[in-house]
Amino acid sequence: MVGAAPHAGFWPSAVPVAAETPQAHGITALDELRAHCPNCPVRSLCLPVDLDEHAMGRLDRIIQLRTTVRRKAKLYRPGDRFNALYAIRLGTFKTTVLAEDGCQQVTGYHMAGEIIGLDGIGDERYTCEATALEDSEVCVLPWNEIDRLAADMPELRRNLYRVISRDASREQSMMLLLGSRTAGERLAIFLLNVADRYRDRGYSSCEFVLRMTREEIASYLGLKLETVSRLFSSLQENGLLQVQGRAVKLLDVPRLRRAVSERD
Amino acid sequence: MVGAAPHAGFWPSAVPVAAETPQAHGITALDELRAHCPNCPVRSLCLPVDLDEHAMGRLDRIIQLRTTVRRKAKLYRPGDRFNALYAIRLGTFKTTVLAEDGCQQVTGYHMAGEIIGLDGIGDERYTCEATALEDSEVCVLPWNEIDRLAADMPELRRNLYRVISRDASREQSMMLLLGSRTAGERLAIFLLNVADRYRDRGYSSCEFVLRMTREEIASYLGLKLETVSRLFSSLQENGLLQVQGRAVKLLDVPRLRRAVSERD
DNA sequence: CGACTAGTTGAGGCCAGTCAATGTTGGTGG
DNA sequence: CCACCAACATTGACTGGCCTCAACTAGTCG
Repeated sequence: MVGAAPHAGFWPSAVPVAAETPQAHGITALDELRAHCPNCPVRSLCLPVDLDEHAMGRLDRIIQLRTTVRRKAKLYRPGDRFNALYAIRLGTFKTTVLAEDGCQQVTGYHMAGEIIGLDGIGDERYTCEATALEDSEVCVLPWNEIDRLAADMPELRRNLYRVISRDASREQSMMLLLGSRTAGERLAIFLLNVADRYRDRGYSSCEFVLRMTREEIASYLGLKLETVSRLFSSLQENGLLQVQGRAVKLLDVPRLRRAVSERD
Repeated sequence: MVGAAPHAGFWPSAVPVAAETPQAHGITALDELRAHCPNCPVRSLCLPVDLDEHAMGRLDRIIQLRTTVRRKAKLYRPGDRFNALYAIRLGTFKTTVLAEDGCQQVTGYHMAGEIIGLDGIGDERYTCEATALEDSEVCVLPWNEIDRLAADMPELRRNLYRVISRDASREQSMMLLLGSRTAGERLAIFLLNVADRYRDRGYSSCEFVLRMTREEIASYLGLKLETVSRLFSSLQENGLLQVQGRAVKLLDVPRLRRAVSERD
């Protein structure tokens, strides 16, 4: 039941949305031979964290599908039936919602090792849209199997809770940001946050390439793109960082941190 | 094990924080005789929703404690060990976090039938502070028992997921609000939201008493209290509502809705 | 090449914040 | 009961940060 033709069960969900191409949202299915949890580079950031060998094996076995998602392709859209979480193996995603006035607002910036799709859990439908910002790879975690597995694996359950609530607390700090910070503080906090996440993944924490346009960053931070552009320029003038399009090099992290915390 | 002295297991958590009085944060324990899920007025909004008789009985049995929380008393504080969720039976709570600059920001306004304490799930510690805005009553849902029960009750699990993710999506729409709405729109949306929730609870949806001060409302909406005050006055001048301190009467809901949606 | 997308920079206006004075409400104690 | 006080709320005048509109540059792709 799990062994043969495993892709059929949960994958079609995405297909009906794709109007023109047979491949939903530009996603390409891969053979399942390669990547597995035990040797995954972002294992320590993902669902398997702290699971013992046996538990990780059980989890790994229900992940039948690892797929690539090309830049600009959508992993899921609002209204799509929820039947899987996605673990980002490689690459970057943004999540967006569209306000009733029709314009998309960016609600999240997600890097390798993070789980997305959590917004679908509540109503069995996704509420966000997840779009790859570069060519990426995700593991598909079929929800009903995850849920079944979680029923008799307390450790997995705990990890699930943690993932879900980490997501919630991220949104909460975002609320704080949007509610009480100036434009400059918002950008600084964003950059420091991204830097930290690169560090967690073993990359340089002060030199990286942002995968979002100025407009997307602005939307994420509740600003306008011109403001973000100006801020980058002014931070550069002040010697806090060096910026070349989307490539950013933080030159003075301590001063950036102070710029964030020392007011009031 | 569950029958005798059931309060001892999870309750002390709140006590150590109370510096002076033996009663933590001003909370008074009640006898457990009265209220039970099956006859709870907010059952249909709470965890038991859609559970059959047997399931509700099992859930009800682990709720050993219903307590009153007096106005201004805190149900939990950031850093308190997480070991229970709280279902609001009666009354209103706000949740706040304190930004590193020391000032509290209101992150939630919670009414009867809602579950609070979810922010503690992830790290086994609460991250918010929950304060009663009027004398209130809550049911204490000991987390490890809830979790154990959820393990073999798929329906309860689904309800839990729903509650958690409803919380997350509330925060997400809050992000949207803070990121892209004018002050007037924010207040209108807030009022309409509160009105809807009163309706859900069987109360008048256009005449109610807000339990927050202008300052708390402002903090919640990412504004300043003077702005909120001015907005109330101007909405009143325009005949959209009538306001007397915290008592609000919505006079023209359709126009309020239009004020929110018709821009852009 | 032209068309398009992404980014930068400038000038001006407005919304909401800031500072400050005054009014209102509710609780407490004489 | 009233006087008093503190907390809450309202209103005004002013300011400044961010948005708006607009022009211009740089890079990419057909």
